Amino acid sequence: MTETRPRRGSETRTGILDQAETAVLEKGFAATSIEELITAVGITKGGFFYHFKDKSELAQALLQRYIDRENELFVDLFARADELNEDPLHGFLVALKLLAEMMADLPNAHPGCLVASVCYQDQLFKREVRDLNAVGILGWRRRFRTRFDLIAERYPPRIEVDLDHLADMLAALADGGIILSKVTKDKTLLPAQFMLYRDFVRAVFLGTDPT
Amino acid sequence: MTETRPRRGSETRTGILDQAETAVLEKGFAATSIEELITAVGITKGGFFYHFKDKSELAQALLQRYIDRENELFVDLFARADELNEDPLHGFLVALKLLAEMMADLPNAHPGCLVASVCYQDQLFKREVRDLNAVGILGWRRRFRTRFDLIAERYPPRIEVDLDHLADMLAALADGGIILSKVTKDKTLLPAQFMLYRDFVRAVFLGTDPT
DNA sequence: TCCGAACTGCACCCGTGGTATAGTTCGCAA
DNA sequence: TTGCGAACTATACCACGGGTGCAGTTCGGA
Repeated sequence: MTETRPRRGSETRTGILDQAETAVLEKGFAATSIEELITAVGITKGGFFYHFKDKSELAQALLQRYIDRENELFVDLFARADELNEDPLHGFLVALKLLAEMMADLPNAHPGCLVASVCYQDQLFKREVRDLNAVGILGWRRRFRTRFDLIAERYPPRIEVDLDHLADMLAALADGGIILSKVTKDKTLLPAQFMLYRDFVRAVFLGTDPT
Repeated sequence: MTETRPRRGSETRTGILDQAETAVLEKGFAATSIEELITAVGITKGGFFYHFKDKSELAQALLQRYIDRENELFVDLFARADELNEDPLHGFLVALKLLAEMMADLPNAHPGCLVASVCYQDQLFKREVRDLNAVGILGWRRRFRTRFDLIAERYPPRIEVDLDHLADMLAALADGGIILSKVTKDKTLLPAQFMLYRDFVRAVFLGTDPT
């Protein structure tokens, strides 16, 4: 086993990333100093630059990790939901409910979206990082779009909507809802938006006629 | 006419604000240097600090101006829409369409939302600024909520939804849609979300039965 | 003529990102 | 047991730029 590069699992490295993530979500990337990170983690400057040749490399690693984690979370979520219900529509509705519940204890559960944070400081980053961000968003779309295709086969839409747009809507509501929650300090706001979206999806595929 | 304080309409002041707004939306507040602002506007450092005693005062003025403008825009929008249609629901639907059209040429029309930008760097600002931000959001809610109350009187909702949440949804979609648009560089995304929201509102108050 | 609004010009300090380099600890493999 | 390389520490240094303060200047209007 040749193990040349610094092991990605190094405790120090993840420690830096953890610290950086919370700091960036609070103050933004530019205002997050390397100094503050290393004192928090308990290392020296040399140690930092051993793991990241650049502040920009830190940004990239941060965003990559965030996107990967989010991915995992959704794969897991849908797996659980589909276990409970094999119908594609009702499985999705269950997943939305689970999602709303997970987000109930903001900001502990979700202190902010790094994608949004990067978006509002994108000129700080190289194209590489910005592209990574776009990939993250398009991943959401693809994931939900394929699900909607499945659903639409069984439940012909009662409202004529573009399914890509419907997929994007969930991402938009998530990002927007997080912002509203943070600004108003109202934890219930984000889950409420997910449940509203759920109502919409139900109306699209099942209509509003009496059950 | 006693004209003591620096005239708020001073060209220099608004010039600084204009420059700062675009810069902040691109790079964030911390990364926006005073130096870059004054060279762009063509003044010296002293000139800047004549208008703003502090960088933080600049932030406050920036956000205040942004919220005021947005307010004006919506008052105007609803006035126009209600001229075209006196029914509260259909007036609202018209307003949403107008809004979608206005946002069609992103990012020229709307390079970003300052409220969202501040949200993701809130630890940089004093409570005063953060509170200002919350007021901005709650303003949206109140505006749309009262409208929905009006609509609901005439059109009993076909889907049981909390009208405050329905009001918040528009703000969330706006902020979220802007983020998606910026990240994916797809101008059509934001207007599409507004139109989707419109479909939802219609379904809530009119149902999905054949027209 | 003179006052104050709206600046200019300049000097200052310190935090920060980044570089360099020499030395230290420690676990693992031969 | 040795030794090598990963993962650091310790220190020193630099250039830049952000934030601040203040004294002086321009200029239009009462």
